[in-house]
Amino acid sequence: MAHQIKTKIPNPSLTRLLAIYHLLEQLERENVKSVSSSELGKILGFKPDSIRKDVSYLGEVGNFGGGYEVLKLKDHICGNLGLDRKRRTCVVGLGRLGTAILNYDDLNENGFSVIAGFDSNINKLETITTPVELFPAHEITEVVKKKGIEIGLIAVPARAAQETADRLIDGGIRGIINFSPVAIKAKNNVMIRNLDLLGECMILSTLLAFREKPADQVV
Amino acid sequence: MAHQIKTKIPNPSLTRLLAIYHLLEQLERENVKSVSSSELGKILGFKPDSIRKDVSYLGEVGNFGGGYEVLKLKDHICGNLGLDRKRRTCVVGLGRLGTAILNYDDLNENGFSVIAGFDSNINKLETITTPVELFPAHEITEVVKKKGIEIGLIAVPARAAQETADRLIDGGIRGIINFSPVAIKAKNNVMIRNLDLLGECMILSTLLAFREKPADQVV
DNA sequence: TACATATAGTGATATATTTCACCGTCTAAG
DNA sequence: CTTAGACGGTGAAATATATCACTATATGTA
Repeated sequence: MAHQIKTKIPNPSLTRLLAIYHLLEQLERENVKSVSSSELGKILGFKPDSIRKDVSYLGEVGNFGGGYEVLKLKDHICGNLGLDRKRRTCVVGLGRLGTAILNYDDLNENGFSVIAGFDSNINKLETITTPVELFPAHEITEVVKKKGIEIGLIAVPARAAQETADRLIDGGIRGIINFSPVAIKAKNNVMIRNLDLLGECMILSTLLAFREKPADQVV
Repeated sequence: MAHQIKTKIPNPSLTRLLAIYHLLEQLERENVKSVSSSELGKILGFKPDSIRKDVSYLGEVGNFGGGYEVLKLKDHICGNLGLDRKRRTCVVGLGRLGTAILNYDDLNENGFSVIAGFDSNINKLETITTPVELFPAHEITEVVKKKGIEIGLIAVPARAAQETADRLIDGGIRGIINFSPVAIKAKNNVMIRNLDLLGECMILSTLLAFREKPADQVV
């Protein structure tokens, strides 16, 4: 890795960098060789200033005169953000959402191997056809530990979310992505990220509601 | 409504308020009558200060001596954030994820009626059993317009995301939730929110790579 | 009653993030 | 070669958000 990251990267910048990374992959497929911060910003909806600042957190990589080389910038982000590391993941809760995730090829294609699925309903395990190994939920802790799984995807009903998280954490999981609409309490420095469809709908609805009654904004 | 909202509510506060709202619903079911900012904070992983600040954006509602009344605070948030409004939604892309969303009862139970599903594969429309009306994708604009759909959930492959969004927007959609890992360009003041599993996995992976200490639940 | 304690609300302060302004460099055109 | 324009990098300023410190109020207890 050419440059050490000197500063803590702000979370919003991280999000943008990953968006940039995705776009660079696409541009690479389209055989685009070079791209500028303003072009990236135009496409992604960010200001060019932000793009440059974000990228510069990872060290210098652009050409002063003529933008960024697509391949170089992509590898630069990949290397600095550790995107080249493989991570073992598992899915807990094999309802419609859980099985959708089991079959989400983008994960495997980007270094996130789904190597185990869990459900508390043992009968359900028989009926699902997948190359992923399936286990009953009470074996979560054991399997996570034995297989060295780092990331757990929780797609169980809300009432079971916390217990599921506890089992994953007991197994030594390092990060959790939680699809249920309830907050999960973390322990042992485990990182939690929420992907909450209902919550997003509500935020959207709220923002729309504010637009509907601008009169309330009177000072 | 008793109080007017005088100030713009910061986005992070909005997110926390919705988490608080969810928790209040749960507490109501458990017959808890009263709760304090520190109790809420403990459960949700926020600081009590933030909770109080967030709530106070909506006006005064607590009892100085003894916390918040669960029911009162819940109704207060609901009313002020417009959570009592019904919103018509549709799902585009009826693969595994799309059909999972079609069947996600939490949406309907919280005022988000899913009233249409779309897919470009007409044959697929025949094979899905659901009470939701299904249409071919080329009718998106027309159906959205005719049925007054406000929120669109995009669960199509990445390459089709932008075109799908354009059709929804042409139909007069007001907000979009995008499940694909690519950014969508918005027009006409349409609000876009991204729910990107791959992106979240990548952020998690990056944070793990940095070996940062987490504890904060970013949404 | 008097007092200690727990609490909500809020202005002030600190921190985080974004935006701005500017510099030096490269490229391309003449 | 010279010059004009576009671009990346970066410190400084502005804005947004989080945290702190304090006040006033209610509750419980001796």
